[in-house]
Amino acid sequence: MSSIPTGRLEDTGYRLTAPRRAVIDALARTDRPFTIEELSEQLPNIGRATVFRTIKLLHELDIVCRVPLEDGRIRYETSHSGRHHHHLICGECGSVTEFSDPALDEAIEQNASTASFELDGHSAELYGRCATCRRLP
Amino acid sequence: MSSIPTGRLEDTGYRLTAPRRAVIDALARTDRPFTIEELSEQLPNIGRATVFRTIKLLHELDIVCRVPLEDGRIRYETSHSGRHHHHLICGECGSVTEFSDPALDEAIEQNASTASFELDGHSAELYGRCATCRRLP
DNA sequence: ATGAGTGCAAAGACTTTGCACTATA
DNA sequence: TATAGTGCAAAGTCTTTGCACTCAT
Repeated sequence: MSSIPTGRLEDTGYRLTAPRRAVIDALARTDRPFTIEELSEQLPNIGRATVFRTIKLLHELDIVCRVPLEDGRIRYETSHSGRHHHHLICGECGSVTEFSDPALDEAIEQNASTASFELDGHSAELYGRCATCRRLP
Repeated sequence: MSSIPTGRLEDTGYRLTAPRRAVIDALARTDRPFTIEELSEQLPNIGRATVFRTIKLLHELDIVCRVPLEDGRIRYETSHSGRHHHHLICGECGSVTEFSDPALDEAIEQNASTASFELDGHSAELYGRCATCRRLP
């Protein structure tokens, strides 16, 4: 549960409207990557187009980031202020668990450096079966 | 440039038709993740639906795998026979370079293990600017 | 020959856009 | 109040499906 920097909207000259606040509140309640579909379901009073537009805006402001998961559906997630984290995605129950690991980040930076690649960001997704699903066959 | 195991199609009871062969040949010529769009452009004589159907089939047979890149467009890539590899994606020129690193895989496996997660696969994508683009500002 | 596979076009799903209306700054 | 933002519905994209025809086996 992270707080969303609503101030950043106003700072950049955008208006903090009721629909935008509603979207942001919904984001604050979610701690895993979501699809527009899922988000929109939680906001029945807000037009779908507005949800799309708001997420697009928040993405441009780096308040949310795109998370490319294996199923090909576009997902977003609130940015955790530069803190990289990765995902364990269960193919059985669909749960998405975050984790972060300095060793993993280190390995990634090492590879970028070796390739003379200037790293802006990275993503790592692990697919498989979560602990819970493995216990319930 | 990898050879595509066309035999796997026949072994599984699927027919090796001219369109499928054409798709497979096109894949063999590509060594980076591609969209259906890109693939279809190279195969003007083959119906778009067939390209979709063929890629879907090849995906099911694990001959191609889905590569989730940051722009949200679905991409595929020929599977390199279980060999995990990752991508350096240049946001400037769009180039996608593969690399593999046992240390990175090791770190990933370690995390899965810690979480009692049964790992089926993983992906790691690095975004930034490639060496070439950095030299040409 | 015979049923899997194909192409086309129509249908679906998902996302963006146009426009008149509303409400923030 | 002046203009960014909204909702709705229409228009785009991208992908899948239905169906009659074709072609590997």
